[in-house]
Amino acid sequence: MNAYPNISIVTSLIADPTRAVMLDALMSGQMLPAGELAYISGVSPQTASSHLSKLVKGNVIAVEQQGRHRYYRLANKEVAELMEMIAVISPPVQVRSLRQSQEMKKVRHARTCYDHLAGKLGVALTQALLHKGFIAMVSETEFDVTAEGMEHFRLLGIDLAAMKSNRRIFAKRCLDWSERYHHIGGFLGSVIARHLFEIKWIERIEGTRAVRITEEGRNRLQEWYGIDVDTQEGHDNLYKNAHA
Amino acid sequence: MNAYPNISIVTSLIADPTRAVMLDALMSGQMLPAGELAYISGVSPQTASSHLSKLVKGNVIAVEQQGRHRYYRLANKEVAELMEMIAVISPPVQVRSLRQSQEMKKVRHARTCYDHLAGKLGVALTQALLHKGFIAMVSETEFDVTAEGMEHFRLLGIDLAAMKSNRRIFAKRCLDWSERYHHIGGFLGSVIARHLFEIKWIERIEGTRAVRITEEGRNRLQEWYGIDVDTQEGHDNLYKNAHA
DNA sequence: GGCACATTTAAACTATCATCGAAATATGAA
DNA sequence: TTCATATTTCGATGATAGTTTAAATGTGCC
Repeated sequence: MNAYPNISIVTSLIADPTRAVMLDALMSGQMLPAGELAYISGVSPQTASSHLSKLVKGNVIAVEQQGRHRYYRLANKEVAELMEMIAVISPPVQVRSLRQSQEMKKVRHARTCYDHLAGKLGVALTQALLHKGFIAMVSETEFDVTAEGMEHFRLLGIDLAAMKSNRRIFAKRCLDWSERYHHIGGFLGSVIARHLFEIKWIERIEGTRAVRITEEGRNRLQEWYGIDVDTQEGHDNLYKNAHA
Repeated sequence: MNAYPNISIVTSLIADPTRAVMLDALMSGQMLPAGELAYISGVSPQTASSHLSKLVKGNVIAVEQQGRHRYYRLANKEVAELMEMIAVISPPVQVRSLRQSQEMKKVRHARTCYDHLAGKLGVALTQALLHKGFIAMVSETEFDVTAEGMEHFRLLGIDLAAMKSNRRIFAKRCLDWSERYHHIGGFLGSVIARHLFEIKWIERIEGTRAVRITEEGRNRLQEWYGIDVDTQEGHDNLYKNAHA
């Protein structure tokens, strides 16, 4: 009857709430051991193991063994893109506890989206780069780095010219599910995020996709981009200038 | 624990095999009544009704009542894009019957993907347009219509200049799950598909996403693009020139 | 080797959900 | 109004799949 690929296999794997939490955690781009994934998703190690083996068999995640630990990660970039896409058309979670509400705020504030930045920070940074003319909207799906932008990123410590000598810099416009604006994805997004971790403007918050903006990062974001960051992650009204 | 949107709601809706078949049928872009969707998915009207109400509540599909019929369609373009994306990373269905195998071949041969063409036909047409220089690959995610292309489409009866007087023609590169090549999506893809139905080069096969290439279409595709189509839908080795 | 830790496998329990029969509602036709 | 068709609602059934307890495997450390 059905000539379509086995959609049900992949979707039913993602559909389970416990597995969704696990995949969410892996969306940070990190590799996590089975035990930690069990803790994060709030199930026993046995249950987690059962879920993980199903996800591996379904090619949604991949394993790498290191000693007695088994580290899990998303199988490929397509899975991450799929997760983000689903998030865009999904209803928000209903908040049940204060703890959860704070968790939520942190994630909406700043997070990684597989290998690039998202949340208020990701969007604000994108808006600032656009406003200052360092990147430009070239189409419905892409940004482009301008000549000034190339110079700007060089000053920041990212030598794009050296990285992709001939090929064009690829900067995808990635729709942000929490902000409903676009942020920078693709190659450029990945490079920026990695660099900001390196120069310690941001750092990971353990066990989630949320990232914390350091004191250094807060000062530099104000200085370079005029972005007002309240370092308290739970705060709502950030980036007053950025959206102007 | 989880600050992510309710991914599980939408995915579990798509995950059910029966609902997946229904959504697949709606991917043709047509509106279908509940009874027909029940027939296509091979369940009783009661069961179908139950599924459809869930899909509506979950904002995956929408209803429009006309007399005693209730016509269902996909809720929006995002859902169609999501379905295609899932198809790309999903394993192919295992063929159980000759009937299913033929169905499969038809769909792989030529089908609509929400509002544009896909399958061997969609890919071959795209390749031909590229080869003749009517469209160009401008980035990892987009095609662009060349000056010659504008003239070509005008001759074919599609006056792109009149449609989008100032704005750029948007042609997304859409990855084809059956061919593993890109075909033309976005605005251009939609316009082309609609026009080919209008001038009767192609016509719908009832109850599926598959489309049939008419005798007229076969001749014209050969004449305009050098595409060799065997009108027998089940045939495998088509488009000898197109992939050259 | 012996012990601790990380993870998986097996078996039993339980709950959710798709499915169908029966009956109800609603629309159109005669 | 009466009948036929299209669809939905209700109630009962049955299968699938997540969960847990218990036991097994595998890896590092002393």
